Amino acid sequence: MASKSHENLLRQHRLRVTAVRLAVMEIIETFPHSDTDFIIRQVRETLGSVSTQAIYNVLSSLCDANLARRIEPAGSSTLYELRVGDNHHHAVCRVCKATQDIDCLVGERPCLHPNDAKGFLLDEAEITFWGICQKCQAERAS
Amino acid sequence: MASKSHENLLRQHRLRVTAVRLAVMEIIETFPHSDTDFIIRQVRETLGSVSTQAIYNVLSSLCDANLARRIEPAGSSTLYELRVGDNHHHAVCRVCKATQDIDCLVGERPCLHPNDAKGFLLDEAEITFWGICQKCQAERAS
DNA sequence: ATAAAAAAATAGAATAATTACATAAAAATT
DNA sequence: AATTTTTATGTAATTATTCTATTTTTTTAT
Repeated sequence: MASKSHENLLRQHRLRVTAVRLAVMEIIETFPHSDTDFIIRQVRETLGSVSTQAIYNVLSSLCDANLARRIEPAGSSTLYELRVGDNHHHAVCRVCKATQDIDCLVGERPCLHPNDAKGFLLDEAEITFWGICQKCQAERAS
Repeated sequence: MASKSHENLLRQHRLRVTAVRLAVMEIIETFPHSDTDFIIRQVRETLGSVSTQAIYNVLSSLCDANLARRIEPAGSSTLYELRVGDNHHHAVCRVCKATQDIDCLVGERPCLHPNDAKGFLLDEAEITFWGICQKCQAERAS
């Protein structure tokens, strides 16, 4: 049962196990790349009335504990996913903003090294692939 | 004189030549990766009172005309640069958010191809390198 | 150079996403 | 079961951005 492992994950990271946290984790796992607005609506569908602030707090603490990951593609609001600890990337549709995981060819970070890093000590190469998703290609064709 | 070539660029793109546009271009050229707030303050220092809306409009029309480029690294507000038409990337400091251009090893887009594009028709691989800039490394060392 | 047309700037309000903070409630610890 | 600590609530504030009607400026045509 997912909520059991979520509970364990929370305890392992010294985070208290609360209904809002479990609900948020469940939602992000089921709908990866959800935005805050969607998460809020889903949590309320599950638990009834929950404050906006509580959900923002949960999202922050999950990200701080590295249990969730925040992605912010240009032009979208913040998205969240539970897949952490591997180095993967994303493809975003220019038309409908649909977001897909793209596996990293290298795996570990930083998976890319520039010629000249301009003095930066780099730890990550975040890649956003931009294009048109399958569905929007099809719609465009017809 | 830079403003002369900016004027030409505007005309070539059928955009009217206005004081606000020239000022914004000048600022973005001088201070690449400026955010909106900085641009607004600088424009006003040059021209006196200018409406916020006018500056937002200029930034949009410059980007629409492909005379400027918008970048939105996670956690920063929107940044603007005049360097367009080449495929380059950025490094962002995790501490101070300083942003640097990073030349693309390939040059043309999309400079990277994933193993499995998940059905996307890709046209760009946007890369944000994350790390610590030289200045912040030095400060951390002491 | 001037008038007409078209585009841009102003002013003021509205919206969206997120954060702040004081108090109440719930979870973990003793 | 009582205490401590953390989380949730409710309300307000903030930040970045967009909307819209009106005025001004730029360009085009005379």
